[in-house]
Amino acid sequence: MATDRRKLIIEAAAKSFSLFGFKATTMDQVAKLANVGKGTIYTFFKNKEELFAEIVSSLVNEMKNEAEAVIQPGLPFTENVHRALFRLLEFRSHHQLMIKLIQEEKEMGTIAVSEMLQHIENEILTYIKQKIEGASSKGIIPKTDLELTSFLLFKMYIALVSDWEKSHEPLSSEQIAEIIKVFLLKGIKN
Amino acid sequence: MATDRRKLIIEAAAKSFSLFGFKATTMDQVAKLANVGKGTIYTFFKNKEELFAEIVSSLVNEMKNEAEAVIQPGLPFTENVHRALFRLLEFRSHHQLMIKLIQEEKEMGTIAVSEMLQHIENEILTYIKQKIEGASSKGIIPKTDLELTSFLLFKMYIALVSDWEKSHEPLSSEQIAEIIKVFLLKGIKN
DNA sequence: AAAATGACTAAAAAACTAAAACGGTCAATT
DNA sequence: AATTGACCGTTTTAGTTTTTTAGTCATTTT
Repeated sequence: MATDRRKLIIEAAAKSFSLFGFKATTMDQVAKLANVGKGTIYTFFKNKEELFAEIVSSLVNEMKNEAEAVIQPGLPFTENVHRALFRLLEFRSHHQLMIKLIQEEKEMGTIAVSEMLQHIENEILTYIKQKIEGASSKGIIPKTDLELTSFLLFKMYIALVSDWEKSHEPLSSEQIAEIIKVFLLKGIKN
Repeated sequence: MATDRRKLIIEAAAKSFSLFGFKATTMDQVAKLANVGKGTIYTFFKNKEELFAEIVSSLVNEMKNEAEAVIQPGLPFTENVHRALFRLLEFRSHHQLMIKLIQEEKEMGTIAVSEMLQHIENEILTYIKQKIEGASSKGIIPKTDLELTSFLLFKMYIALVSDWEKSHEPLSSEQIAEIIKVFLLKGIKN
């Protein structure tokens, strides 16, 4: 009971959004799940969308942490880029909330969800851009167009991790690393 | 009046599908547009879907012709791959019927339309695969996984031609050729 | 006789409506 | 000062009726 009510609400909302998506989650339900009066939610969050934004923000942080955790300073830059990107896309296709949101966008076209997915994509792109920029300034890769490079890398990974398996056997992390090495990084490196 | 009724029907259907999409096109409307009794349509086509399939089949042929027309035997293989792919994707984002079908899939999720778009994508992929296979057997590029190579090339072009311009200035054919040369073809060639 | 037709039908979609559920508020309660 | 849930205007849903549609086929036209 002494637990922070804000935390309770966030946990309840995260669970509900993951289970039922944005539209099918009601504020009454979140209140009941959090053992909190509905009005209390509105002392912490302006409205449903802002509560949703909070949950998605945590999700993005979680993704960034996962990506950071997999980077090892000793390894070559290209290997680390692969590890981080693969982890991000793996997260994207395994995490409950992500799966639900992607499904909700496809099946119901909920606008708030589309916007959030777009936001998440932008966050990932910015993250990649930063990583590449860091290496770029150390002279490891040439200053090609950063925006374009990260965009292409991201699209490539989406294609290899998510799109490919819609009509073929999934590719392992090692296979994808090899493919990227053969196709893409030859172009970036030196 | 002496004109072939089958041709009249196809022209009317093509116009109507392009203007209103699959669902919003009615057989009565096609009949009226073709100056033909509705029953006559059914002497040439089993049902609405088969009429749709006929129109899409023409579209695919048209696309292949456009791609072929742009290939010049004297040019290097990679240049021709670029010309063909760019033309195909350009067609995809400028042709009336294509635009309408992509819109209808996104906004209404019409199943018949999704299936047709998938079919068109497969046709393009097969076309690319054939082109690359031809060059591959002549020893110009190594026998990497054909399926994967054509898949990646296609995804790359979709990303550069269609996705990029959703949040940036569109890229010209020359820019895309340069990007593909720098990033991808260094990996394929030799 | 063969080809073309449009009135017809069963099935699907759209329009309508009443009832339920929803997000958000705020006077009452703790 | 913090929390609450009954309450309100609006939106969604579920159930029903009406309209539209794909496809057929007896009749008409060539």
